[in-house]
Amino acid sequence: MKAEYNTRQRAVILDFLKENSAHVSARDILEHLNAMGIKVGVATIYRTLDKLCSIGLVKKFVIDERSGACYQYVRGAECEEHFHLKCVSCGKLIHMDCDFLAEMEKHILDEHGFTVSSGKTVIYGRCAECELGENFVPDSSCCHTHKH
Amino acid sequence: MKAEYNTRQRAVILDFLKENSAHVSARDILEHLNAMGIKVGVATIYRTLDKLCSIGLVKKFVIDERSGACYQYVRGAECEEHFHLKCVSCGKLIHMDCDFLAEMEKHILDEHGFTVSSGKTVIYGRCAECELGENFVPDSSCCHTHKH
DNA sequence: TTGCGTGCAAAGGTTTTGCATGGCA
DNA sequence: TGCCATGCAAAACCTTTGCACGCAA
Repeated sequence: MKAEYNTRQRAVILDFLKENSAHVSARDILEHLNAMGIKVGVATIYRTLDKLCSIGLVKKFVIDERSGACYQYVRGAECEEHFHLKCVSCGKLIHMDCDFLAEMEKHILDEHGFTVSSGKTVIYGRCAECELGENFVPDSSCCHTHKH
Repeated sequence: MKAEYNTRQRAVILDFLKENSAHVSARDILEHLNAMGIKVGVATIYRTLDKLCSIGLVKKFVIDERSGACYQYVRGAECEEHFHLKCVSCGKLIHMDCDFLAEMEKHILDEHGFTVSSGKTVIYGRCAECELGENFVPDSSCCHTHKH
């Protein structure tokens, strides 16, 4: 087990993630910190995010592969035990904490011989508000080309 | 509506996708065609895949953002309608083709107000073989379909 | 002939890596 | 004082784009 140091950069990055209930990209973090006059290298951001992910404080999402991964602060270890529903439109993260989960896992194990890792799994889709509202973002899995 | 030409490259790419029940990457296609002595540019592959996706013959997945997108030939839109089980140990990809899926989606919609994007969602965990033996052999090219 | 498709290379973006330096414990 | 973390820049990677040429209809 490697020792871990508490550094200024790490604290600053984690703070920013905590402040944001929505997901942020590595670039968002970089720009925010730069805007605050805090100098942090890109590599540090990625390396820190990697560590925060591996200890379970942060979750990584890939919503649109063109614009890179998104990261979001999560409550902690309890999030290892449920699925997460991620709205690809507004970014909202729903913690799917319910009994149905056990049923799902049982089915997948019994019928498909597959042991689900709940905390790792993210179910993508659209939340009620976005499904009804005008908040439309083309689903990248449909190969819509989106130019900037 | 733009006119569409039938070209050699397009036929070759589509053929390769049809031959493969598994997901293939743009790179897989390139290497396969090169190995067969067929010269096709990378740009053509991406442009062709884009078109095949938009007319619904091919589906695009982002399973691991590090290794890029995967493409798969689909009859109809079958891969829109099932989840994928991804073994984090050996990389095997299982297509979860069964009726339980509808039940899952219904529950998630009814109880959580969330519309699942099945084709985009990947459930992570460990397949039976890896769960029993500790054979850790990362190989993302190892895919197969599992029906019941 | 028309104009879509292709090949090539360059460019675009995100993420990783090598190496010397900085800083926590 | 050890070593981990950081910064910088270069590299790696996948993907897109510009442009001239090829080719289907």
